[in-house]
Amino acid sequence: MRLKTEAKPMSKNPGQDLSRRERQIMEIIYRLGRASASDVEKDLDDAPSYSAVRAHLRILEEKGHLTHEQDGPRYVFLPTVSSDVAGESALRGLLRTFFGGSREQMVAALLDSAQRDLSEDELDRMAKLIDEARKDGR
Amino acid sequence: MRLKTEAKPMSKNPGQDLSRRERQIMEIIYRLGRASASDVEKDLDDAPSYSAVRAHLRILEEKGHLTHEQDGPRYVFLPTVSSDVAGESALRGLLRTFFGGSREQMVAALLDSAQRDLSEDELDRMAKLIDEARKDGR
DNA sequence: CTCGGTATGCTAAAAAAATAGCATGAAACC
DNA sequence: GGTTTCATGCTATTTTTTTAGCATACCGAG
Repeated sequence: MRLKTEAKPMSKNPGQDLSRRERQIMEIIYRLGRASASDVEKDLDDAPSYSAVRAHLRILEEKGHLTHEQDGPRYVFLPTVSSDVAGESALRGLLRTFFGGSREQMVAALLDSAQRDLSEDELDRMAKLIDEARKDGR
Repeated sequence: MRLKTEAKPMSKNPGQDLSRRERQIMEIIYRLGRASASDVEKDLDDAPSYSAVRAHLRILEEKGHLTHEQDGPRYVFLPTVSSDVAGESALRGLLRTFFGGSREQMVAALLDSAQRDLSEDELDRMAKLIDEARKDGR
């Protein structure tokens, strides 16, 4: 019996110890929130065989990145680390790699890449967020 | 003669076609801006042999992600895609994967993860950025 | 000049990742 | 009840990645 999902302890920087496909699959699952093997397969542009996808899911679970629930006849996989936490962590990575640690520069890039599709409302809400951060700070 | 750096055309999503080590090395070079083989080796936590690092650099150049300049006796490698462009692209990726496309949510996470170390000034400047984006929009 | 350090070019091998195939079982369908 | 469908468990194989080793060239110190 080796179905016990013996999750190894995870590294501080999740995603660093993932192979190419594994990362690709984790992204899909984070984006979807939860997904079965066939969900993942459908979402993959260059999907290999169904078998291959399942193998990756199994390994990701062994590595402790995923867990699964039984949903009727099939498995539905979910991340073990919440989207929030993983997102923040990933954000910190980018911050360091591309923006020299400057959150300001990062926001600038974010706004810059948006331009066309940022509504007045959305900007308002962002401004409010920053304002609140300011209050919390002091 | 096969030293010609025959860069293949790159995919829209740079980083998607990189292996684990390759990604790791690209990150280092983006962070440093430019780096020699030994710079990269020093920066790697779990560095393999110097030879291995050089091999990766060569392959990354073949794939078109890096280029090199001769700096005295050694090669110095730089990304072919500017940090700005690559950063924006990576940001868009995270946006999609973890924040459901909501830039607002992303800024929230960014501020949240900052809390302790965000200065008043930095917040001011961010607010100004948003304000300017607002003006550009209309 | 010769030696030690550091670089590159090239080649080969070990390790990990990625893929595919087949047997089996349960539910849905006709 | 038979059969089609879709799922899993397990195993085998191919391909890619990752690593290391050695010969050679250059440069500056002793």
